[in-house]
Amino acid sequence: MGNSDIGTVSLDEMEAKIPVRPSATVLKICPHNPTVSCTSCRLNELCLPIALNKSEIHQLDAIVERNRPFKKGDHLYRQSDEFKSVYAVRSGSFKSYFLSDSGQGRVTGFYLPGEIIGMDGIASRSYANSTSALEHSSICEIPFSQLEKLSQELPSLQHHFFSIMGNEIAKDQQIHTLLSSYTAEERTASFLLGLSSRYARVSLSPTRFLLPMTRGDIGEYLGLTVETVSRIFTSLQKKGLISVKNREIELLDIQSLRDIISST
Amino acid sequence: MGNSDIGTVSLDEMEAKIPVRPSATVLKICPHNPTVSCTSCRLNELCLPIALNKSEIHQLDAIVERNRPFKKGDHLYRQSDEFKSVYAVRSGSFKSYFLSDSGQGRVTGFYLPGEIIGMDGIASRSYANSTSALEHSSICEIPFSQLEKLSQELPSLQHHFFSIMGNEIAKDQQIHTLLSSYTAEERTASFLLGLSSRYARVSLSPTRFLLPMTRGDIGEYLGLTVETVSRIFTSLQKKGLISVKNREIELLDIQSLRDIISST
DNA sequence: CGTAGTGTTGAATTGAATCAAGTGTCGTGG
DNA sequence: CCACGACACTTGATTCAATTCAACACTACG
Repeated sequence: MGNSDIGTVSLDEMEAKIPVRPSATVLKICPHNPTVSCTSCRLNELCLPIALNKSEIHQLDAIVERNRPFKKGDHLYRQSDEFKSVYAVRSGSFKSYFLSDSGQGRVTGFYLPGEIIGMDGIASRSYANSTSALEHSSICEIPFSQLEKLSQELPSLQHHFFSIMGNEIAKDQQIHTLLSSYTAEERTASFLLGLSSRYARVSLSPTRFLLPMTRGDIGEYLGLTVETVSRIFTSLQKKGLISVKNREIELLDIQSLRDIISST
Repeated sequence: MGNSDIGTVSLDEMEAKIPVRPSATVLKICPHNPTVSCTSCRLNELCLPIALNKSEIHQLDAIVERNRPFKKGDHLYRQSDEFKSVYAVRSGSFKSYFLSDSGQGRVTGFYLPGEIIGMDGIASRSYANSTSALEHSSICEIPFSQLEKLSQELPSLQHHFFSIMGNEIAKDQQIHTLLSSYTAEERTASFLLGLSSRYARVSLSPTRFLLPMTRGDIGEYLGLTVETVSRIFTSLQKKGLISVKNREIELLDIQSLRDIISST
């Protein structure tokens, strides 16, 4: 695996396995340590505190509950649990999935650090999905009734939360387009590019990263089978656009990946 | 066409073409007349004013702009226009669609009376889709900055708007599941049932209604071709589950339609 | 009345699913 | 530390649902 600056969002694992090179120190270490406040969290530029001033951040800080870390497979909540909170990913990653009556599951989303989970429960007061950790992860829990109350006092928090929800809506509509008209190869390329820019957002490499999810998870998310995802990975590798070794992905030719999509 | 209480959301057209029977008077007449205030609008139980008291509704009323009616094909806004307002459908119906660089369009949503359009622009400050009227329609425009300001003063308005956005998110995730795992027949059945309950919400018949959109629009929305949509309609009719005559749909066996979906 | 847009139906094609048979990887407990 | 078992992943052959291509009918509107 070498001493490269390969990206992973599970920072403790990263430190354990991969020597941190000087160039990687742009990432301030953010352990699962639950005592890190919003003020000192390295994600405060992406997460809820954005656009808040110091004293406002302290008010937000006061309502955030920093839970114990989640192990791989642990559930944040389950489908039809009573809605109580939204969650900000601090480290690691999560997947949301919907289980139909017949027991068949479909992944509806993946969540990386700085992203907000659970907004699907706001309207019906119960979660529409189950959400579980894909790896060792940590979370900030934000009780929604308190977030509402605080938004009443802090206009910029209200504005920002409207914005976060609007972003989720825009993102979901993009996926609608993707699922309704893209081929398997286009979906996969789009997925990899999407991950790439989300990793970049948290100062990890946009060209080399570890997939926290299985091929099966990706398939469920993109509306494809495991076999198809595997085949597309192999074929993109043969074309020299990516390099795949198990969960380790390297994007070798981002422009060509983009071209795959815009050929639609 | 007869004197039945067949549903259509275009009330002026309905009055023009179809004699209103006594049983249809549950629908208060809501013409495109732009002077109707939120207080007297028949949709105020579904739309933004829900959960507001009299004086609060008047405050909301003051910021709503009631535009002239839209003709079929008229655009509410176009992709990448500057985001300024969200819109509540008063009568008629709209479709949103995303145009890719290569000119291919995909329908991302249909909007019926009482539903809110334009929330995809909140985060990026520009609309991600174009939205046009499917028939003669009217709209209430709500300038977003004023909605934010008012939400700051009226906790129940803030709460309700969070709820509307959360609902949109939950709905979009359902469509994600639908597109990623349902067959053409399941998608179509689900679409018809969805329309049915949305018509019921505005006190129109849940079993007989006119489709405001073309087969092509439905196909783009469901990720199918026109031909497939047409074939599924024909086959559902042959099975006796629905009756189709041009844009006129009657759901004959709702339970069997539900069974199609839950067989997944 | 003509024409553009909308819808239907059939036949051929194809992209991805399914079925099947493997190999590779990881975590656990002996 | 190694062996075991459970998952995760890959690759090939076959099938099938939906698309594509094509021809035509209907409708609605200026």
